[in-house]
Amino acid sequence: MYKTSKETQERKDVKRQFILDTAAKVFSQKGYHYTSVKDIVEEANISIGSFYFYFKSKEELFTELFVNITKKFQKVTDKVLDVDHFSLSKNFTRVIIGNLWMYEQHKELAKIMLIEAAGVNPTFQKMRFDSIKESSSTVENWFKRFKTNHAVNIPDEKTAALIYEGSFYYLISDWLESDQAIKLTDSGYALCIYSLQALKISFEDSDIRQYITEVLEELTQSK
Amino acid sequence: MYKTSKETQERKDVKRQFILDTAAKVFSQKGYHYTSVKDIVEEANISIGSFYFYFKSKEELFTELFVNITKKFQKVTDKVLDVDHFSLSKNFTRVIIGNLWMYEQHKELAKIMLIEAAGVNPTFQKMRFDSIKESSSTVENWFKRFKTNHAVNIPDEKTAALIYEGSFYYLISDWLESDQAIKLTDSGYALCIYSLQALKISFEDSDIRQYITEVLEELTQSK
Amino acid sequence: MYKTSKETQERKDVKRQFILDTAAKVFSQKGYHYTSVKDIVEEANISIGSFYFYFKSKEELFTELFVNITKKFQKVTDKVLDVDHFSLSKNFTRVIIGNLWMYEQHKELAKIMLIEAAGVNPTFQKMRFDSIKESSSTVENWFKRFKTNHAVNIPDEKTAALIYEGSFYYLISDWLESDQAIKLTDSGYALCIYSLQALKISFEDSDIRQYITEVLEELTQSK
Amino acid sequence: MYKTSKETQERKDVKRQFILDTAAKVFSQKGYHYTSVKDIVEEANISIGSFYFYFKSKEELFTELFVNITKKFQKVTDKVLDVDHFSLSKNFTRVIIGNLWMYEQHKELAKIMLIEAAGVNPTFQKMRFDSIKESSSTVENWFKRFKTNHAVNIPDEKTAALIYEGSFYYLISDWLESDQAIKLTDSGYALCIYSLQALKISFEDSDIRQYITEVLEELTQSK
DNA sequence: AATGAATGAGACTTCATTCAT
DNA sequence: TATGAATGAAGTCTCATTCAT
Repeated sequence: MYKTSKETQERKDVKRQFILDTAAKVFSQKGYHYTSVKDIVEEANISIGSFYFYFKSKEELFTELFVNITKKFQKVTDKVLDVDHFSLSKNFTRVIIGNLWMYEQHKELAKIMLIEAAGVNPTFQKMRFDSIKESSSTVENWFKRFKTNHAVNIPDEKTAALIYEGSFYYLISDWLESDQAIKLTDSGYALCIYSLQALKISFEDSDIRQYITEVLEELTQSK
Repeated sequence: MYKTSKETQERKDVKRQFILDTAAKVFSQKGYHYTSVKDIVEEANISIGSFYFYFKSKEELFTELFVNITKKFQKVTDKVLDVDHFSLSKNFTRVIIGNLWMYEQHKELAKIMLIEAAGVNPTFQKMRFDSIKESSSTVENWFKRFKTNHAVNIPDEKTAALIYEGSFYYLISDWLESDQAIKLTDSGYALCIYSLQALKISFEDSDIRQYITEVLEELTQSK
Repeated sequence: MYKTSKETQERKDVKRQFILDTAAKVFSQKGYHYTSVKDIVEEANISIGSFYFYFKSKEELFTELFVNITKKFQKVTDKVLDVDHFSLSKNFTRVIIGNLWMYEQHKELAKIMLIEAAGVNPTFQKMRFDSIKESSSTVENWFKRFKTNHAVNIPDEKTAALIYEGSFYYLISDWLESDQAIKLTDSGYALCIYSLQALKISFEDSDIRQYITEVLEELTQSK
Repeated sequence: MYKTSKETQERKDVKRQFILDTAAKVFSQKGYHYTSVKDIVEEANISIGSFYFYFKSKEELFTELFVNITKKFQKVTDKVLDVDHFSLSKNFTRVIIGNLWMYEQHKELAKIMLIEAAGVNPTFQKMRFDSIKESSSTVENWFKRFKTNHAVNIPDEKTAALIYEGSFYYLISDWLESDQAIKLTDSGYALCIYSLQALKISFEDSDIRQYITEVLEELTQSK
């Protein structure tokens, strides 16, 4: 049982993760269809055989990458929500900034999630869209809860949720495209204002700025 | 001789356009990477040789398709803007509805423009994004003009323009994905409200509804 | 329709057949699993692309080869049977010699049919065996017909048919293995005697020799 | 120290044999080319490393398997030959039934010997055929001895031997292919009759049946 | 003796593009 | 102009074998 030891398993896990990370990098640079398995293994300095020892296929690896990213983003939303001292504007701000911060931390993965996943293949387009719908439906429920207690102005929650989700899309795309190291979170304030006003949630400018500072600090420390 | 060559040229143009249309259909069904040139020529009932007589390559054809679509969408915006009787809420509504109506008219092209173009290749991603930036910069200038005259609340016009553009994205994606013949323009009202509120443009609900009815009528007749 | 002409189609047929023949040669030399598509195209001096233009896959080509051979052998049996002047010993002799002659004419195909087809894959083993069973059942019916009219001694026709079919197998295998240009039909006389005696069909040696001479002459001329 | 090493050696032998047996099972189920070394080691619950400790290569293992089987079959022929009370029909019957019984006892090995070995590769085909020739030459000598003393009708002993050997082939192949637990030895009587008549060896039906019963009893007990 | 991660040659196949007719 | 046979680079993946532990 030499090779079944815990140590060996750990080394395997590390290598597997390393391949995933390398693949993410290459995918985000060249695009899924223009990235060959050869490209990945050369970047990772491993053999083709090793690649297929750890992953069943190129598509399976990509799927795993995508699922991982999606999960990571869901976790951040859960984490930043301040359910104890509930305030609409505060929570909105925290979630928006939380999301932008995540994109900033995982630029490569973000590119895969937002851009690449769209063009992989029809099966994948569905998968991608299911994940969007899921997070959208969370937002939808959120909106519905608001409506009962506050003066939020939303004719149709489902539509509003999709609009809200979409409003991130080009902002992040723009940031992904630009090579300069702009801070995505800098756009956060504008996105918060836009969204809060759209939903007619009352807020004080200074509070929003305060919330942003707070949550960014929390996130940076927790890293 | 002149006439003959002109007729010949016309016949060529028609065939060329037919190939473009057929390709659009196939691309939107199977995705760029899963559409082979053979697929296109079979659907169009022409030979591979013909294809390459009219187009230099598969990618060139796709580029042309993309440029055409983009132009078409820009035209509609220009067309619906009512510059004579300027009203912020009216023009906003007209442009939003005009855009949604266009997507509805060209579902296939929309899929190519929004989904496929993203995954083709990095070069193409840039191209796609340039087009987004262009229309975004139009919106940006619009916002700037508003600001000087109205009580619009926008901290940063460029960012706001991107947010505004993005807010269409998932709404349309959702519609593209769903097979049911939902009317995309039905979501138009919600999108108008969301955007107008986000920008703190004052409006009357009944007016918006009126504007929508008007512009849809105009567009349907102009078809 | 330049290329859809009859002439072009003919050239295609010839090329297709040429690939089949070349493949048969290579398969019979190196065995199915040790023959790569590359081996075949190199021997045939064509490109890989051409191979796949004419055949869907290596396996499909092999199947076609196998089906062709099987058909050819069935035809010879039908051809040599003398139904007008029916004589048990004569027909037996004619069929046996006809078969041996066929193997002699198609040494490569014979190797594929008898040896290679066995090891290709389970699906193929079934296919191969179905063909054996079919020709065996023809023999079986033959035996049953004999029994009603003659003093043939067969306890079980199905078993006897299989035994009869098998009795060719190593004789031909031996001939396939030996590089010397031995005449397979030389063993024909012995095989006839063996089979006729086994079935207790009465015959005169000199007649058998005469039948053999006759049928070989016929076959050689019909070539 | 002596005893320990002897015990160790024994343990090694047992494991080696176990791998051989497992491999035989897998080969006969999936065919040589569709059986990977991984398949074998998984079925045997050993590591790939172990496999290569005991065998130099997949082909070498198969060769050993084949040689073993061949030897086993030869032994049975020697065993059942009743040289003391020599009778042509008796010995023929005993050998035929002995062989069929062996196939019945070792269905897996039989499949390898008769079917798989043919398709492995050309080198192997030669090997396989050498073994056939060897047993065929034994029969050939047998026939020659008969001829001097009996009224056996054989024009050419070598050919006759091959025919005789072949006559088993499809009978056994048929049995291998059919999943039903038919008794192969049931066909034995028919094969005896066919062969004896073919060689014009005189016999009594009742004697043959008696010989069959006898030898089967012997073999069953000796198991 | 045993383990199984690692290797990489090579297999099959696809498909954008060319070019002779 | 039109045709489609021909090309071959490149892609994905398998698997027998090795070797450090």
